[in-house]
Amino acid sequence: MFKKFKIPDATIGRLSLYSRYLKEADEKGIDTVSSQQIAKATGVTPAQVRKDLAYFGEFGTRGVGYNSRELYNYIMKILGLGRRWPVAIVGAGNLGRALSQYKGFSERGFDIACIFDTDPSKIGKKLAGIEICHIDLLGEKARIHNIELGIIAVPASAAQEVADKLLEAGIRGIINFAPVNINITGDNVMLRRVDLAAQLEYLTYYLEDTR
Amino acid sequence: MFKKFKIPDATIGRLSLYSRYLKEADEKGIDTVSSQQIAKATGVTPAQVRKDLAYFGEFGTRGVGYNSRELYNYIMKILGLGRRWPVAIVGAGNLGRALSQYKGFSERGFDIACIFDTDPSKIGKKLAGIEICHIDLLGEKARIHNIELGIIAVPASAAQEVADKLLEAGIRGIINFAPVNINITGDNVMLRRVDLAAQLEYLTYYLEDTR
DNA sequence: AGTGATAAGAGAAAAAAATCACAAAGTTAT
DNA sequence: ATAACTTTGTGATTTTTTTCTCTTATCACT
Repeated sequence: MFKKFKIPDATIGRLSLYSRYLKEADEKGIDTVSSQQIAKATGVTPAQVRKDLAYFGEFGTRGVGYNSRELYNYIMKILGLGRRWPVAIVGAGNLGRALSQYKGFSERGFDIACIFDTDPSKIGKKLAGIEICHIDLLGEKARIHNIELGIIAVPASAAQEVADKLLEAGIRGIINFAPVNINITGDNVMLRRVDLAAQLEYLTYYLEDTR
Repeated sequence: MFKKFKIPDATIGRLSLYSRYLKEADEKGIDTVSSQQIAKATGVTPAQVRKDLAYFGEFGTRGVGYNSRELYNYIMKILGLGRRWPVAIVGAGNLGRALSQYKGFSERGFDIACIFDTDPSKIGKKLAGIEICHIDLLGEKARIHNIELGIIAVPASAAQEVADKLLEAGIRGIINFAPVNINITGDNVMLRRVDLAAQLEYLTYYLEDTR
């Protein structure tokens, strides 16, 4: 269908934002939107919106714009959100627990199926209906729940080890919240690092000597 | 000193990662590292490491490499981490509470000074020693604690309003965790959006039809 | 001192991404 | 029907970022 050629990483992120605006527009009863409107709402340029969409096809009508609901559906399909995805979280610390309860995931089609940890005092407990299991059960649970996505929310020192276990369990997409680089051997596995502290550091870099 | 010309955004993120490796190396007693070693540990190319550093000066010795501790200190200074930064979190929901307790911030010099919310049932309570205050106290608390950084951890529908209040309180750097674009008027304020669900969507985009 | 090995720094080249500018296609009003 | 207007889609251009290549500096060994 698509995805034959290389798409800028940033495009994917913007599509996500466009889709949220489109959903809102559709719910408000606005059934046609222009690239200009999308651009304004999402903080990019109209040309950028059109270019992003052009990677995947022609969704608009010249002189008119885009149908909100239709374009929303297209984008969701492009992003692979035509279905729900079960997710495993490894690490039942503050971050892991918060992520497991974060409403924003569910809204976008992600269901936290299970949380894993090694701490005996945590195992067996439930968090908003989600079971905390021992990491040794990862493979089994992944199979049962058909989990293909994993979130690493453990300290940096344990991140690589956890990643290896996720791969072993057949997980194909990993978000790493530990502030460390992870090496994955083997193709067709996607890895993304999200460094929360580094986000603040972008700010301090610019703020440092602005005053 | 530096920051006279435009630096790639990605460079800042990589510097953060380099610095973590350098700290580790220094603590292990490795006092000289090469761009090659940094590159291997952080998953980039050696040329990239050197180019990133070259934006800010000459920190290495040809034929030798870089002094771990020295380079670490330089990078921390560049990132504005030569001191600690008090941070305000707005939103005492799951995400806000988790972020307020997240160890990773403190390790990098960020102190959560106060959490703000509007829900009367939350106000007055403490979370790991951090007070939850009414949003109306934002200006006052920001002044007292010298807060220049703010984190938005409220639903998308409230994000813009919160951002306006942060600006009014004199906050100069904002991380927005709500999945919506925020408009800020006025210069010399930095804004970054971090969309957690979108991170998973990068994965599903690629995974969608890989199998 | 001389030689070989190592590694930073920097200019040039290449690649990637964003922006521009305009033709094509549609709508509305006359 | 035609004209004026709107808005998409796209090739060309520009800008930004990464990679390559080569020069220069330092160290270790003889």
